[in-house]
Amino acid sequence: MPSACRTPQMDRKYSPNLEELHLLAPGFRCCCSVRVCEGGPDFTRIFLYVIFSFRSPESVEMDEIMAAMVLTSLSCSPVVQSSPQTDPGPAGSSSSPADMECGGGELSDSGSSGYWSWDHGNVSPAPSPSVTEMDSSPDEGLHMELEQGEELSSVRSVYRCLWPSCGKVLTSSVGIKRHIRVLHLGGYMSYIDTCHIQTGICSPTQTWTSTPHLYWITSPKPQTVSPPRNGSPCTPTRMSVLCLHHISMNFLPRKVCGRGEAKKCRKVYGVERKDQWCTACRWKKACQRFPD
DNA sequence: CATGCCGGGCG
DNA sequence: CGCCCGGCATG
Ligand SMILES: [Zn+2]
Repeated sequence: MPSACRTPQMDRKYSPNLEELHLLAPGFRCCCSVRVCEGGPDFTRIFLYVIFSFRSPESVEMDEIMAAMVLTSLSCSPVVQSSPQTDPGPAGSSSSPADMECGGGELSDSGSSGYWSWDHGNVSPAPSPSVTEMDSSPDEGLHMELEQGEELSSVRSVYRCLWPSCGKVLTSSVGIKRHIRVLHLGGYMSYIDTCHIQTGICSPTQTWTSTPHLYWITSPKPQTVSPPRNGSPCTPTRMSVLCLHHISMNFLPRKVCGRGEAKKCRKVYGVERKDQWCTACRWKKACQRFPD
């Protein structure tokens, strides 16, 4: 944790690349609690989901390369709404999708299975509250979706949504991308497409010594994402994050990010400097300086 | 509890 | 209109 853990200073030019994220291993401590940028009070990056990759014991080097290609392809995939199958990654077309028998495709996340732990240091168990029931409809139907490129016969990946208090686990990238788009971004996938998406391979290590930490902008405390403990074929050999950079939560639809994440004048300037607020906020009306 | 803001009232 | 506030919703 000591030297491997970096706290990247967020200036408006900051944009971590693969190498930098790589440095975060094995502690895998991505700190993302800073809000800077002059464009708004809230610019930062958000982690969309984390990818745990498992692979068959035999294949080693190839997977690394292939996975890297896949991850690259993810970053520029133009996702068309309403057609779940379209995720034309340039690198992924050639693979024969020998989609493994992961069966349900969607690992149940809610409590029952002890596969995944989503501990907040010492906070409550953190199940997924309201999102759970809505989840069934949008996420349905992607069980059988074949991944393009990433579902190589030797590599299987599991994707965990990093949206606060969600933690849904899906087994395809199109799956969680759609999950995030529909449930968290309210259909605004364009945000994901237009904004800078970056993926990093964060842990090439063989063994998981420490628990990886993921900071999400809204949570002051680090959230901890643990790889599966039992049941899964093996411990993940790789862990990646896909994140949006320099996005303002004010860009996101209202109900998606909820109050307190899109900061308004009051939270930004504080009650003591009420004169700095926009007029609407002073009148207790809908803020106009930081609209939804 | 804090935050955001709708509805409504007053001059 | 500008201005203010009770009160509700939500985290
Ligand atoms: Zn305002």
